[in-house]
Amino acid sequence: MNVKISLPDGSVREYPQGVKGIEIASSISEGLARVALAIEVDGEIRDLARPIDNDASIKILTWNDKGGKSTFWHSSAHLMAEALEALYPGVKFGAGPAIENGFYYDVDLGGRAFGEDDLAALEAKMKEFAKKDSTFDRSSVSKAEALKYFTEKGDEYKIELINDLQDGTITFYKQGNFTDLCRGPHIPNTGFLKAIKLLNVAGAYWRNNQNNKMLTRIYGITFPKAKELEEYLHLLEEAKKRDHRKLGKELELFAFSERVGMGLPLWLPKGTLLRERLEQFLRRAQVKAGYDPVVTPHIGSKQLYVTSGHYEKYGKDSFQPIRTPDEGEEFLLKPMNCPHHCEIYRTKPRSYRDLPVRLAEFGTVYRYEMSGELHGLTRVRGFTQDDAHIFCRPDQVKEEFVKVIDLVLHVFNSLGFENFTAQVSLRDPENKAKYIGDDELWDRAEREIQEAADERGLKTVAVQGEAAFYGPKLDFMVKDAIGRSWQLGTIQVDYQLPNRFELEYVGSDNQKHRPVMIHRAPFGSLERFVAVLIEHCAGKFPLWLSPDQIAVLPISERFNDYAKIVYDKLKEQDIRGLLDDRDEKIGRKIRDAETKKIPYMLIVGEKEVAENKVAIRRQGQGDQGSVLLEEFVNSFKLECAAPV
RNA sequence: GCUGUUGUAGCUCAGUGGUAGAGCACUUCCUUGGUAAGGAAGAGGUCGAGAGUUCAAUCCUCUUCAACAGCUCCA
Repeated sequence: MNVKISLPDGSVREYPQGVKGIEIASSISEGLARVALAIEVDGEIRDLARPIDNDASIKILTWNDKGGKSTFWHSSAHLMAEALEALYPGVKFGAGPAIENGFYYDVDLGGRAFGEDDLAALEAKMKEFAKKDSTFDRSSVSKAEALKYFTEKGDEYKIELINDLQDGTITFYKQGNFTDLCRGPHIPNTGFLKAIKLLNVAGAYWRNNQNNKMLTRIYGITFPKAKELEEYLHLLEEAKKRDHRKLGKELELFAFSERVGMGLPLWLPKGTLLRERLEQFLRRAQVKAGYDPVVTPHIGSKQLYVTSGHYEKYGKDSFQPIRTPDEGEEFLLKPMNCPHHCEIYRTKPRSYRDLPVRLAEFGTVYRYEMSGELHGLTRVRGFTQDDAHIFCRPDQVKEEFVKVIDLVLHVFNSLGFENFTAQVSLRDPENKAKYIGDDELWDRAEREIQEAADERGLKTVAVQGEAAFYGPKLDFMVKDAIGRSWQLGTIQVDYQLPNRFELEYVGSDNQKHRPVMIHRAPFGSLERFVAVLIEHCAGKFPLWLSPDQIAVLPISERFNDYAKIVYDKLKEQDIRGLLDDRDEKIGRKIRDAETKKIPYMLIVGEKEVAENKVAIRRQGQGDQGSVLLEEFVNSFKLECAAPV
């Protein structure tokens, strides 16, 4: 009996029934067999050693395949577990999956301390075991056998996992002296794991539940070649240099002060310049798009948030109300701008002809975030949203939504964010109690969002459980330097708040109708957006945003007067920058300006004074030659225009 | 909030049970230099905060605050 095996190139080969993946690989080429890690059989990744009994289309997976990498890392987690068991007898194991970059294993060390220092010893043990070329052997076990094994071993975590599994589907994998409950698949043997690096240790709740015991999570990464590991570690170092917290300090953009309070950023003059340029850019775009700017206070009566539903949902986990001394009135720091905007909508009767009403505000809001959540400018307790609320008729929802998508895309394109993910954030169908409003409106809102995204050809990823409590969202996710994903732009359809605030408009039928709200913020928050922007451009901002656009550098003090004239002329033209008239050599001044990532350096000495010129040096690009000052101003002006 | 790590000069970091050090930055002087660090001198710290052990604590213990990594959370 033969089976027909289709290969990725479309060819079909016949093999005896029960042929193993590794045998197929060998039959294709010895080279492939040497680097083969796993095999994809009809879309399912399997061990190379598993027999194939039926016709199938297959793909041999190597390090270059995503599935190959994840198999490699998953096997690495098993290797680490083997080493852990050798070093820490009686250790209990939680889960140990492959992740985007590497793997981890959650373990219960029984109260033994495990710090960064212990990583080195564990890593050494792993390397020792890896060299044994132990094979990963798969075996099917009955539920009873599985339970017996782990009961004898005393690993309650695995027992819990097994209890959730169906009898007949349970498999063990064994390499060396280590046996683990595992669905697989695995690479052929531990010898493939040549370059091993354990990265860090952290706590993680068992089954991701805050109420469960906290286990020790050990992160690591492995590669088939030492050189690849080196490159990866180098990449990590480079990424650290782009960290907005580091650059924010170095470039004097923002700071934090313990005395002011954690998570409360202080915007320094240069950072403020940057931020204001961004605001101005969006303000102009929004005027064009028919938004009306409004301003509302930083606090609001508690009653406002009781009405909106925010108090019930977040009241306990918010900054607590501020009380007036005499009357005992309660006010909340505003965590959202929408309730205020609803009240603006209510200031006068609205006709269907007035809609959509688009109210925009750079509104600063304050949210209590748990201390462990705070992170540079990406997660703070006080931040400014580029918020707006669109009040429209139900028949306008999709059109308005699409317009907002266009605005968000315009913002992203203008700032060079190309690698974003459009995430449709839906509610958690398992836990509808977390949300307000009835199913029909939710379904409708979710449908409208998807349709609007499709209309603009956005490739979307739907994620359940990520919706706001009042409605689904379309979130624009961007990764930071270290690969962490952050939500920037967001667009949300909301049928609930108009109900709660009893918003109305008079329709063409002279009857009262309820408008629909769209919440939207293209940047999301200025703080987070600036953080991600810093990391994207590594602190080298586009000219129109750069806090310092030019540095005028006289060759020596003899030319300070001319340099001052040049500097003043540039200032007259609203060109931002500095004059470095320190008593330093030109090399030094250049180095300092380069370090500060100032886009243009204008060097002036004897020749420039004589000809009324400036010598141009571009940051990171070196000497660009000399031009007349007027010429420079003209070309600069063209280049520094903000996108529209 | 939880687990772990860290906290020494403006920044980056050494260091020790006997009240502190480097480099850069800063100030002054010398130098007037043509595309990424010229030279010298000087100033600068309650060693995160509080309590305890000790003859003596920056160092050991406890508490607390903050930062970092991850988890959980995120209107």
